[in-house]
Amino acid sequence: MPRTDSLELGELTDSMFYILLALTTPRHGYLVMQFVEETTRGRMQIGPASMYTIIKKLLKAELIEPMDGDGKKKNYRITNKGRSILTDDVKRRQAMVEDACAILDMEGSR
Amino acid sequence: MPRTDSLELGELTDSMFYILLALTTPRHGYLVMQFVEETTRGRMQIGPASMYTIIKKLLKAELIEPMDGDGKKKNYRITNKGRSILTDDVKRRQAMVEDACAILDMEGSR
DNA sequence: TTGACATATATCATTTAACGATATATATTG
DNA sequence: CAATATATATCGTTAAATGATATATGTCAA
Repeated sequence: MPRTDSLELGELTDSMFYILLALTTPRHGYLVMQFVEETTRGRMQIGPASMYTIIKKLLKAELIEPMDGDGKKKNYRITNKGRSILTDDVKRRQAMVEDACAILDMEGSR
Repeated sequence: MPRTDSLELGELTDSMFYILLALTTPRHGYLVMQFVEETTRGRMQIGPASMYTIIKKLLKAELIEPMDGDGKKKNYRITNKGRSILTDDVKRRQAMVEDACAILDMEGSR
C-alpha cells in the first residue's frame, strides 16, 4: 500500500471500508470489531491494533467524528465527508468487479 | 498490507487483481501496464517498479507462468491456480459491494 | 544524424498499512 | 473468586506499493 496515502487519493483500504460501514450507525470500537466479523460472516476480522490505528486515522481525516461517550466507551459516527468517500469507494469497487466480469466469463455482478 | 502475506490468505491486492486480469491473455510487462491504465480508464495505473515487483511475486506463487519470450520481451500468462484465485477474489469483492449496498441505501450491484 | 519519445525491463530505498503481541481495566457470571 | 467478555491502547515488525533512477532498444521526424 503505500508510498502514497490512500486517503489522499480518496481510496479506502478494505479495513477502512468496513469500519466506515460500521459507523453509519454510531458505535464504539469494540462493537465495530464485532460488526465486521458478523457482517462478513467471518471472512474478515479486525483486531484491536488495526482497529484503533485506523480509528485514529479516520478521525484525523474527519471521515468519522466522536460522539457523546457513554462512560468510558467512546462512540464514533461517520461524517458527511466520510459517507461521500464511502459511497465513491463502493462505486470504485463495483467497477473493479465489472471489469473482471467483462474479461472473465463470469456473469455480471448479480 | 501487511503483517500476513495476502497470497497466503488467498486474497489479492488491487494491483495483483488487475495484473492477473491482464494475463488472462498472454502479455509482457509493458503491455500489462498499458492494459491496466486502459481497462480502468485511468482510475488506476501501475508503474514499472510495482509491475516487476508483483510479477516476481506472482511467478513465485505460481499464479502466472513465463511463456516463449519474443526476443527480449518476456511473456507471461495466468495459470489454472491463478485463475481459480482470481475468480474467488472477484466473488470476495462482489460480497464487499453487496455488504455495503445492503447497509447504505444504494441499490444492489447492477 | 541526432534528438526526442515510446517501448521494455530492472533495482533500491522509502513510506504507508496492517497487525501480532502485549498491557490494562472493568463488568459479568458461573 | 476465578474465568471470561467487554473495552481501549501502544510498540515494534512485516508486507505492499512505488518514486526515483538506470539501462537499452526501436522509431520517427526535423
